[in-house]
Amino acid sequence: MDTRERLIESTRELLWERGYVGTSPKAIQERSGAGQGSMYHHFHGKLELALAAIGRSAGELRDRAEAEFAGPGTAVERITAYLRRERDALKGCPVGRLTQDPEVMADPELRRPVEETFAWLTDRLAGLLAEGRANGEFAAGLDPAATATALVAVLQGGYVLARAADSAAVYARAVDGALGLLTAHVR
Amino acid sequence: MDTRERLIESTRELLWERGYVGTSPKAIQERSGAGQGSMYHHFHGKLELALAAIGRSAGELRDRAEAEFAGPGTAVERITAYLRRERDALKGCPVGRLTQDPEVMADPELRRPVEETFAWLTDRLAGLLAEGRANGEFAAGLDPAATATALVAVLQGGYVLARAADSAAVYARAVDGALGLLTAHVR
DNA sequence: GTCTATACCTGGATAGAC
DNA sequence: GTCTATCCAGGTATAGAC
Repeated sequence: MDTRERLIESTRELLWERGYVGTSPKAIQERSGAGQGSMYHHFHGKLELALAAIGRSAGELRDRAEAEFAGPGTAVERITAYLRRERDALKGCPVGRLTQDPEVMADPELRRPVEETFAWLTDRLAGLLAEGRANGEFAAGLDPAATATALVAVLQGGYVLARAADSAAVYARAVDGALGLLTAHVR
Repeated sequence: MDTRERLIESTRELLWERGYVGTSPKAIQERSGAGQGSMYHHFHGKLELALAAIGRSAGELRDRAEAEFAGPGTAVERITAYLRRERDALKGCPVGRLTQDPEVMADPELRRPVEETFAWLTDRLAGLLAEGRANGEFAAGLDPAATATALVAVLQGGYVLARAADSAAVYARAVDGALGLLTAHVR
């Protein structure tokens, strides 16, 4: 891994663990093993580094979700697979986390990938729910857009609760609860 | 409001908006109108101030929730009232927000109120769900603990999505989706 | 490309005068 | 109780040598 790459990866990790306000250029240098001059040679500063790191996290979230959504099985099966996918619940979501960062939210460039990622994810899930409803997998009364939003919220909130309780099991319980409610809609 | 009180309130607001790592003593002084010496006269430092502020936010969350839970109506009605209660979705949850703060999570004293608040809230909701199930309001297959965790997660995740989209409507949509699923369990 | 030196500001606090 | 002075570390960069 070259220096530029290590800088981006280190920034990604630090943004995940500490957010933008909690991450200093010095910490990035230490974690990546790059020197001061080296870091500022490759990037103009903390903001540009964060832009690269956030873009990468957003892309990865999307790719991993799409891998489940595009897999085999019925709509219910693919949604369940996505919700139950292994996750490091205590680390939280590298993208959702950024919504709590005042400086990320205040900067349109940093904010955009966060906004787009959740818009895409919710829409994609809503499409699957609509597909399942059309197939007769779900009851006709199911609202795809609202349900998709609730499901994504369960994941994001599950991370919050898992961290609050310091227990990955709480995340799993939130998912169980959501799937329990959802499958009441399965015909 | 006396100086001590203004200091706590200002800290509460800043922790809500910017988290612990994003809040400086200077910012607290500016917002409260208290001077340096005055702040350090009333509190030993940022940590003690945060402790007072977090305790207050946690207590308030609990009191406001209990007001809905202890109100009139069936279990379903009280749960619905709680979920639909007016909230400033874009500001997020003053307690849940702290789970994203590395320094809050690293300090047992700062962490405890966060942990206890969500444990209490989830338990309280699970009790209502169990009560409703016993009354025949919900289907016998409903799992109170998992469902309660999912409902709290929808709220916490709803804040995340609302901030990501910069739209309070997204929060409302998540709640709608959750209630839509829940009421499929209503007999 | 990477290093070291330098700069200026803020974070977080203590000391002592009033 | 509140004010001002002072302190040292760290945040965030720029400049220029190698």
